[in-house]
Amino acid sequence: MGRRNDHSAEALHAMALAAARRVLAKEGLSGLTVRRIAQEIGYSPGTLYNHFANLDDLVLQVNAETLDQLLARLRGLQAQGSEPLPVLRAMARAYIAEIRAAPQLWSAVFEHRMAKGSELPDWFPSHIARLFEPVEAAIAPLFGPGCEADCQRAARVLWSALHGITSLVLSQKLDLATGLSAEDLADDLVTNYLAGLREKIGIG
Amino acid sequence: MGRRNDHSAEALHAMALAAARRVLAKEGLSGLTVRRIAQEIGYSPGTLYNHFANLDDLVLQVNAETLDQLLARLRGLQAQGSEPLPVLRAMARAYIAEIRAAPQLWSAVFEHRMAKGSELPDWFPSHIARLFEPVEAAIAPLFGPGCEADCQRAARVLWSALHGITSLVLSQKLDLATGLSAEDLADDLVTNYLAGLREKIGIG
DNA sequence: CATTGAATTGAACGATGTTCATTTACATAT
DNA sequence: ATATGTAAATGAACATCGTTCAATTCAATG
Repeated sequence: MGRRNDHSAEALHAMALAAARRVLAKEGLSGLTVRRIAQEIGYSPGTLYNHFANLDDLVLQVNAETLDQLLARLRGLQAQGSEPLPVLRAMARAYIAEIRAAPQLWSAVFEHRMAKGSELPDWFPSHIARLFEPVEAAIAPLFGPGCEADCQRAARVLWSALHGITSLVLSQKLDLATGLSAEDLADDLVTNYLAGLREKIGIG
Repeated sequence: MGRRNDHSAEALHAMALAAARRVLAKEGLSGLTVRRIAQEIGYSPGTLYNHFANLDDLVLQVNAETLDQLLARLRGLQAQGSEPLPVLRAMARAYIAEIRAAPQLWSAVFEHRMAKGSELPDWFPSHIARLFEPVEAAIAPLFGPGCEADCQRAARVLWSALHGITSLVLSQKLDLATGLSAEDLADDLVTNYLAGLREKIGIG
C-alpha cells in the first residue's frame, strides 16, 4: 500500500502512543516491540519510523506522559494545603498510588535505558526535574528566607529517597516480610526526615 | 572441536564470570552479549550454556558478586564503631564509593531485568536482603528493647532511601545543577532521618 | 487525464539469545 | 595398544529484535 488518508499525522502519532501505552501496561517493557505497536494500529513497522525517531523515542514519549500525570496530581496537592507534613505525606501517597494504578507503566519509566550508542534527548529530563517543583514548594515553609539552597536540597533528598522506596517495592527487591507496605515506609521517611529538618532549623 | 582439557568446569565458570565483569565494566549491560563473553574466554557461545542456565543467570551471578563486595565493606564498618550516626554516614559513603569505583557494574545491578517469561531465581534476593543486616545493626542502638520491628523498618527505609539517591545520581536523572554531590545528599538524608528518629523515640 | 510528490510498505540486514545434532577428545576397559 | 563409551565443546540454525530503504501506491495538482 502507499499513501492512505485514514489518519492525519497527528492522529497516527496519538494512536501509536496510545497503543504503546496499552501494550506496555499489559505486557511490560519487554513485550513492547515495533512490530506489535504497528499491528495494533493497523500499519506496518516502517511507518512508525516516519513518525518517531526510533523505539526509544516512542517509549520516552509514553514515559513523559506517565510522569506528567503524576506532576498534575502533585500540583493539585500543592494548591490544597500549606502545612508541609500533611502535604508531603499526601504527595508520597499520590506517588505510590500512581505506581499501584499502573505498575508496568512506571516500571518502564524506571527500567528504560537508551540503546547502546545514544543519549537521552534534551527534552526528556525536564519531565523528571519538574516533579521536584511541587515538592520544593511544599517543603519551603520549613525554611527561612535566604535558605533557598537548603530547601532545594531537602526537596531533592526527600523525593529521591521516596523514589528509592517505591522502586524497590515495585521491583519486589525490598523484603516486606514484616508486613510493611510502601505507604508505611514512605510515611516513616517523610515524618522522620521532616522532624529532623525542623530540629536543625529550629522549631519552625 | 570437542571436549578439551584446557580448563576445569570451575575454572571455566570463573573465567566466564571474570570476562563478563570485565566487559560489563567497559561496555555496559547492552554491550554484554553471549557471543562477546565466549570470544573473550576463547570458547564458543554454546559452551556457556553448559555452565550457565542463560545470560540472565550469568548477569545475576556477576551482580551478586558486586552486591557481596559492598556487603563485606558494610560489615567492616559495622565492626568498627557503635555510634549510629557516624557508622551510618560511613556506610552511605561506602555505598557511593563502590558505585563511583564501578559505575557500570552497579548500573547492571539496578538496570537488569529478567527476560520476558522468567522470574528472579530463589537464590538471588538474599544478596540484596543481606545488605539490610549491617544497617539494621548500626541503627539498633537508637531503639529500646521490644522495638525490633521499628528498627527493621527504619533500616529498610534508610537504605531504600539511600538507594534512591544513588540510583538517580548514577543515572544522571537527578539534577545536580546546584553543585551538590551524592555524598552531600546522602549525608543530609542520614543526618536528618536519624535526628527525626531520636526525637520520636526520646533523646536516646 | 497525466504528473508529481509524499506517505506507506515489506523485504532485507545485522545482531541478539537460545537450541541441539554433530563432532571431538578424553577416560576407561579389554 | 586398541577399542569403546561418555562428557563436553561446537557452530550452524531458528526465531526475534530494531532499523533501513527501494519500490509501490495513493492523493493532490496541473
